[in-house]
Amino acid sequence: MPYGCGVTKTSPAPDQLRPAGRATRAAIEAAARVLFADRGFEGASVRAIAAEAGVDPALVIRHFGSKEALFLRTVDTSLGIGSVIEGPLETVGRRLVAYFLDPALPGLRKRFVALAQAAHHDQVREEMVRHTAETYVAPLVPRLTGEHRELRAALAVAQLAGLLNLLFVQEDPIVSGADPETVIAIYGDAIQRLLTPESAA
Amino acid sequence: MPYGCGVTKTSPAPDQLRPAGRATRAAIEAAARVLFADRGFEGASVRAIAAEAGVDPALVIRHFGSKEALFLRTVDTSLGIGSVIEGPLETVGRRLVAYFLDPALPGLRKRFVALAQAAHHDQVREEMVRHTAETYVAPLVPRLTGEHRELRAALAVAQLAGLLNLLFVQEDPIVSGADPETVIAIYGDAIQRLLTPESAA
DNA sequence: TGGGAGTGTCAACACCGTTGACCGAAACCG
DNA sequence: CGGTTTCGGTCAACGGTGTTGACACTCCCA
Repeated sequence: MPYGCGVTKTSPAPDQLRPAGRATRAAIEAAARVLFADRGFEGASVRAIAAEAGVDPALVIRHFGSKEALFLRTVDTSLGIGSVIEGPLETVGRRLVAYFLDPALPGLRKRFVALAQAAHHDQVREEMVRHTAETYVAPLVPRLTGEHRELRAALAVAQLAGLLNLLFVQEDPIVSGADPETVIAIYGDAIQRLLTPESAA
Repeated sequence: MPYGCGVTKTSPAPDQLRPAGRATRAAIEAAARVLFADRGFEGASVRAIAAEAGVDPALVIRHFGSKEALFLRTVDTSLGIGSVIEGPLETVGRRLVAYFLDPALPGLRKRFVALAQAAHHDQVREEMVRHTAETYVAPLVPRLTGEHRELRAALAVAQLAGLLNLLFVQEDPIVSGADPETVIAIYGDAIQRLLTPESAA
């Protein structure tokens, strides 16, 4: 086992810090937010984050315990879907797809890629499934009707993730080059049928 | 730029090798196949592969140019879906889902995870989209009817990838714990509707 | 007046992928 | 047959990674 298996001693809780500590913590978090989003999890090294924050690399680990923990505290695991999901249920499929096809969200692609990359680390993966269950699946379930509501909601989210993977990780030319309205209609309706099968034609 | 950006000098084509070279190449490939499948792309180090093959780590790079190239030559990017896709089109959705839910394929999960991990490296990613387009999408397209045939086939594959990600990478407890027949019915039919929308109820 | 706790610095560890220098043996060729 | 090129392999090293231990300094509190 290479790293991080022992109990590493982290800084105390942020609410009992001295001003100096709080400032450098904030600087490190800010630098990490920028570099993780820009270069992905593997591409942003602890040393680069420390340099960006004007700080010794060891301090990064001292304060946050590990690179993985820093990533978890830093990166916004939510992708801003919350407001989309809360909208009218009958059109949520198309609206979800349209949201991610909107080219006016340039940072979104990089954020998703960073998350997908980091998903291969245990702590990050666990946080992601927790977050997905809590903020995507859970609010959907009580609004559904019929059988297997939780399973259908989870599968709908998985289907959406499949599109994001194709778009952002694979950068598939077929879908990227296709007419956005067509993709929204076809794939959005497919997601919609998982959520509200009775409303399908 | 860290590695592999220059033109690295690789061994000559395998068909004009001396017997010794051919043997060690085979040993390295065999060791790589085992370790990549077992530990994933990042988890299997060049040094570990070399040790498993009883060979100097430098030889691995000498023969294959880079770890990424070794991965490409080694790992079977196909997941065995070919025969499933070639079956009757009217039931391909459920059969695809059923294929990946079959617990009798223990190596499949690890192979997929290794591929997903390595997908963040450029050469591997390009080979994957090429392979996907060639062996999954292409044979499907001519059998479809209606509009946007290529796009629908690509989206169906993306939807399937979404399930694999949920199952194998995220290891989501909801889907893993659900009744396989239910998942096959719900998600399989959803994929089927992308491919043959006119045959839906 | 201590003493601990928070904060920061530095060098080092063990690992990673990769490369350059060098050597022996085999193959080709005049 | 001798010479030269190529191939196969070994070794040490480079620059990079995340992380840790030893140490010094400063602040606050008993």
